[in-house]
Amino acid sequence: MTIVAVPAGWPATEEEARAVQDELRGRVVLDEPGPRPGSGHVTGVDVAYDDGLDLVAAAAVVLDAATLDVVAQATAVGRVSFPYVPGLLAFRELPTVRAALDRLPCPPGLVVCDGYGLAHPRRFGLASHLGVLTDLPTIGVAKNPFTFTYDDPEPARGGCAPLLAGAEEVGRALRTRDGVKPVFVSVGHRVGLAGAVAHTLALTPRFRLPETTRRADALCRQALRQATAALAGGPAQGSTRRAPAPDGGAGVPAHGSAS
DNA sequence: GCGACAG
DNA sequence: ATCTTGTCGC
Repeated sequence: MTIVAVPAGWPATEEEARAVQDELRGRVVLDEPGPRPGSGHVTGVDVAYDDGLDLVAAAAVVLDAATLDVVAQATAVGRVSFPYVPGLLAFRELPTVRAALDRLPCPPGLVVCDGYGLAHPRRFGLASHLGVLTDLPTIGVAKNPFTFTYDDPEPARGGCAPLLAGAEEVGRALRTRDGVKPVFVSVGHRVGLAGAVAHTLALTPRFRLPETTRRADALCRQALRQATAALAGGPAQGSTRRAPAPDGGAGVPAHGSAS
């Protein structure tokens, strides 16, 4: 198992990281409507951490946007590249997430991130950051309102209300299931807010969180378990090499896995 | 000045 | 994010 290296020149301090955000945010594209919901690919990305071993595992899971069937998936394991600081999440997750995306055998289409895009103190959350680095269309779907405010949406699925930074709408609080706490949707890159909301609803036929996020969450946790096990018992003799794993924990699921 | 704060 | 038992419900 290879461990993703932190890129050369990656910010080491909060000041440097904020400067990078201020420099890159001008490259965010906000005037494209984005992919049509229900067509092409939709890819979920997520990460899981092992603080003790300083590891982060990332997963990218590609779904068919029409059927929500898994089309492909990939994982990557890296060193944690930045401490957790609210507003600087991207610097902690992006190198490993990008590695997982690079390992996909097909184009990701729209990328759905676990967190924020424009809804960010400097309007450059991890979904926007990932979008600028890859030029892929991205959105952010977060579980918490962060520092933003909102009025409670109507209780039925589809109910939504502006997510506000003062008087500025930076996203939407969107009810994805009847009577459950809303999720917080914001634009990342090359997608409009209406499209981001429509995609989120298309991805939540059964649960509060998008299928993309749920699949990526399950896969990155599995990859982390595998990585911690390998680091604990595997390399005790240096570079013990075993027979190639059936799939290395990544790749396309078995043929005919569709229901 | 102090607290809150995506994951 | 992550630590964690039982518990309620489909």
